[in-house]
Amino acid sequence: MTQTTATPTLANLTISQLLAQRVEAALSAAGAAGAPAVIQPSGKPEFGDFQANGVMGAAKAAKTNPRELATKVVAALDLAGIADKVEIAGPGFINIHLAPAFLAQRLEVARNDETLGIIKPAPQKVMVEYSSPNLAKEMHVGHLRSTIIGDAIARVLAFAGHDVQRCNHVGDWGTQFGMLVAYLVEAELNGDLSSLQQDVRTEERIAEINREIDKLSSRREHDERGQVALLGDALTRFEELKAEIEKLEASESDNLHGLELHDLEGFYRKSKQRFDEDEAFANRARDYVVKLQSGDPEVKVLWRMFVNLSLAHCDAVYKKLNVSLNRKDIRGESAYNDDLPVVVSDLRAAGLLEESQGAQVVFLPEFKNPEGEAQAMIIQKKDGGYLYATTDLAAVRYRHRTLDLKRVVYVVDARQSLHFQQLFTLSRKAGFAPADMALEHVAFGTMMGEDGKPFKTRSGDTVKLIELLDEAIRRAYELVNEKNPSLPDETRSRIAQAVGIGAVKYADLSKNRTSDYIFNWKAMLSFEGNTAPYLQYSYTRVASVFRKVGEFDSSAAIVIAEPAEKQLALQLAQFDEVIAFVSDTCQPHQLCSYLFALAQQFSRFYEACPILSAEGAVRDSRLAIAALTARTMKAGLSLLGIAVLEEM
RNA sequence: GCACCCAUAGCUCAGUUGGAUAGAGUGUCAGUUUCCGAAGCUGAAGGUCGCAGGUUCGAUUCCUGCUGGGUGCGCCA
Repeated sequence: MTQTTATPTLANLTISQLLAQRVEAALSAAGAAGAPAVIQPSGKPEFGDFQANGVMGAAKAAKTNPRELATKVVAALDLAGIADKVEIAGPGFINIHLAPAFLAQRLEVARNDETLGIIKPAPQKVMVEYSSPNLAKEMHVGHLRSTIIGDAIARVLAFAGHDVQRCNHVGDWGTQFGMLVAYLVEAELNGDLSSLQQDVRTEERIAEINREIDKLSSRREHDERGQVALLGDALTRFEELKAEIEKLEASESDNLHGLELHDLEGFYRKSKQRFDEDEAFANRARDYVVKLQSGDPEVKVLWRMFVNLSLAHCDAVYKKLNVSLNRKDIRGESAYNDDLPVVVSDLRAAGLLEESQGAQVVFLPEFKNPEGEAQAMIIQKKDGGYLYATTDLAAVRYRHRTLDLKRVVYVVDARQSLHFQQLFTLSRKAGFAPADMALEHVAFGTMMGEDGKPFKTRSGDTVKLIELLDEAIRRAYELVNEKNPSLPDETRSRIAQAVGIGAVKYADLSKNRTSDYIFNWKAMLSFEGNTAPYLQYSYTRVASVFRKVGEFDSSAAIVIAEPAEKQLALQLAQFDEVIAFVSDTCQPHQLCSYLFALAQQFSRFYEACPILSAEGAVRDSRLAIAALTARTMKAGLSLLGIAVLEEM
């Protein structure tokens, strides 16, 4: 669990942390110092709200009777103002019933706090690398999971108070871009490059600025917090240069000569076809690759034109998906081009590099190849070219040396887990990543069709992501028409957008990411069960209360009296725990489970405890609980990148 | 051959350093609507946690072996 650095007091601990602290103090007083309390939410209502399971383990270690130890622990346990009943049960469980007034107090704190009273850990510089499509192709369903899981993780980490950098490590480099550029010139510009002169000059200026930035990078110092950073003049200059690049690049992307590619996939296919059929075209393409990698400004302009076209397509997908990635988060493979020879020389200097069959490789004895020998990681091909492993190493190096990140999470398909293990191992050995810099591969399984096989069209083609999203919105629109035909069409479209996209995202996010998952339109778009539409509907029910309420005292005291009120309050009071848990484990499905349980608790509360027809202080208190529920649901869903609606 | 992931109710899935009678949803059956949105709520039935051992007060969880499924393992990313 995430630790806080501030002095532990009642106010900056989650309930579990607070109970653990008190139970451990009691264990210590009972002669079992150092034993963990093992606090968890109780499995059943009759076992209270939380249970401490640590006594059995402690008794075993001390070779004493667990019931007797439990008796001593409970006698020493100070939960004044926190619990109103503590019981010993079974072999030595301690069941804790929280005091309603204590829960009410937690809710008051959450109500008066912008971030719902969550406990903030010490902020960390974290990067989340996700989505990362190859720009030579249109985005397809294979990009969906990384994009939405990564986005949810980035949002949760930022909400938890961390300094989060999103990184879209797009594939924008390599041999296929020569082919694409050649086709761009031929098919879209009719071989006429005269209109590019302005952009070529811009490109030359960008290269000049980048050289100056590289020089500045050597002037990093330690700031007052001990962080490595650019200081004073260097920092000012760095920011100026960054701003100028941004402006220059924006001017380029505005100058696309009216080009629009509605069918990137077709563009890619046709360029490949030309490459295969026409020798002269193929030679031009190869020539462009060489020029591109040596920094030829004219080819760079053409390349950037294609990249911008492709990124515009990505932007459209992200916008439709409600994903928070934008151009500032892009740092593609091309960004590391100049670092690749440095990676090679660093590895050589560290004595890790060897030549094998003409290629520069690193042998890793930690991994075995099919012949049982040390696994080779190819750093540079025999023709001098580099591979994605080299780029990834350069990225790790950059993320430490320049960005000084403390944690990097890679939201990438599980099939690449071996690659990441090797990458992380070599990064440590080569000193690209120090021991205190966490590198995590957040892996996920494959998206399957309803037949249990990888998700494809009927004819076996990959499904374009934008088409999948449009279908989700179309299906949601049909549902809205059935349920609520009287709404204005514009409203129905807006609801369909939120429901369709929410359904696709929630279906994915609510499952444990490590396993493959089965894509099912009917299940994800159902308004019953653990789905986005159900949660969105729950939210509108709370919202509707406030449409009808009129005047009320929004700062009235919260009083927990009825069992359904207590259960809802208990759920609300655990929001901080789930945020901390998801921050640690990068498992958004835990947040989904939480929100579903919250929605259910609210529905039960709604059945059992009339709000608007109650009177006086009871009415105000229930309104306050409902308002906090709405805020929590909205915040939780927005962390998943899912929109809520006031009516649907 | 080696490595990683997975196997839990008819179906889709949870299960937090090993904890109490393994939980949700869906589907099935039953109840519930003078009351804030019934797209709700309540209840019932439904399990050899893939198989076999081991560790211990206690194993779905940890270890070993096996079966079955997925994925990966030197010049693609």
